[in-house]
Amino acid sequence: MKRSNTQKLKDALEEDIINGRLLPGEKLDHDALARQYGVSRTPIREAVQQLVVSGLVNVKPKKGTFVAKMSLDQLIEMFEVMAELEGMCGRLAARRIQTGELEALRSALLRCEDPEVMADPDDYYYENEEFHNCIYTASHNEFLAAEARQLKQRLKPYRRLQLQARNRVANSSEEHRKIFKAIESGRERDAEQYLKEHVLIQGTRFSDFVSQVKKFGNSSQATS
Amino acid sequence: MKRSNTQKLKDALEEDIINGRLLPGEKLDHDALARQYGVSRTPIREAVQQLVVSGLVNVKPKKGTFVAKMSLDQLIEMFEVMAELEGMCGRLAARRIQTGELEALRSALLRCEDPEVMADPDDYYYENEEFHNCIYTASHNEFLAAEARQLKQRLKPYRRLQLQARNRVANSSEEHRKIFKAIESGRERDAEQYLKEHVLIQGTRFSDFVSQVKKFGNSSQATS
DNA sequence: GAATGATCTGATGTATACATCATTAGACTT
DNA sequence: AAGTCTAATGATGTATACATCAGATCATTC
Repeated sequence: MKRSNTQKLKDALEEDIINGRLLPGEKLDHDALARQYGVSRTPIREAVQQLVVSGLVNVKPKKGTFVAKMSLDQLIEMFEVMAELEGMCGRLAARRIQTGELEALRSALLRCEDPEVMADPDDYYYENEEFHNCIYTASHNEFLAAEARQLKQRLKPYRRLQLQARNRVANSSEEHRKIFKAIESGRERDAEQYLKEHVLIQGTRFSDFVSQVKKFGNSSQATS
Repeated sequence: MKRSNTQKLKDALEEDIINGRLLPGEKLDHDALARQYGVSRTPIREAVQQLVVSGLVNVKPKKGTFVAKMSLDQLIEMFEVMAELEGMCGRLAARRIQTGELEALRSALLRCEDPEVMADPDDYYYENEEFHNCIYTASHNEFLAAEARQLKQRLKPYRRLQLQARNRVANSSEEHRKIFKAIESGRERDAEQYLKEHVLIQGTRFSDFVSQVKKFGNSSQATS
């Protein structure tokens, strides 16, 4: 598949935002980017506009375009929705999961529980994603899975901030086991509930973290 | 607020798609549109690309861009998610609604129950939207409300097809009353459940309708 | 008559020049 | 010195010309 510069730029910028190379609030200067990537303003414009639509970037008219900076309130709202979507995936998965998918999920679970994996945050992060991806697949609702993935992306720039939460890995792993058991035995409500809590705990820890940070004078404002 | 041609075009095309002036599967010819609106290809391109991102339009490389045509399966998936989001709004509204908001909701309910309104599908359609908008507001989660509205938009081109369902208005109105009572008395679970069902009934009727239509040889295919 | 390949066409992508608008900086007036 | 008008700047939006690429068409060859 041949991809245009516009698409490559969009992906590159998205990557940069998600992985924190571009921080929330940072300015995206069209001319500078054009020079940097050796293209004209046109593809830059188009890439940026697409990011605006998907919510990673926003525009202050006549001021410039900036990496979206969410207020704490907005983040909490987003986590609330994320929890619902994940819960829904779990509920559907508990109802619809097929044998092969269940085995894939079990295997992902075991990898999350591997002491070596748990010791390395990056590894755990990756395997954790795998576990959740298995659930998305097992929900047999591609649209839902896509929405969940997209929202997760939008939250990623902020989740980086709280990776180091104390005991989080061990707790998370326990939660995974409960979720797995619920799905395995087809308990839809439990699967939904455990997954919701799993996400909300992250959200809560996260907002604790942010509000702590805020006290230390980072007067970051929302950009609506 | 001064809006660019690109934005106006985006809105115009969106409108045309949502209101059925452009039908799913129809081609969007850049040059033709440029001539039609008396602008160059640039703003057309940008508007169309934004619609692609938001899912109303999709591109077949080197074939052209077309109004998104969803398969029945995709539509069912989307209704499933819509139901969940609406249910969530209801649950949160039952928990968080404030006095003024409750009165607004009551008033919207009464307008939906007005025989004159119920007699006219367009009026009912409008008041129905108002009722649901009140619930969105009362959920006090702007992000959720925005997602719900956006998904509703994406489904609109297809919902037009089933406006005429028998007794739908009367049933819908009854459902509204149940939903209202649940929210009024703070029964979160009931509000959620009733709203989910309210949406799913539409989805079900809708897919009944579509599968009927399909039998008559409209071999419309999904465009992934 | 089928396969191969050259050309044509339509769709797309990109660069660049120019137009517009708002904010800012500065000069001029009072 | 304050206020106001104006020119400069920077960000953005638009038109247009050109470049590219894939698929369709057509012709040539075997």
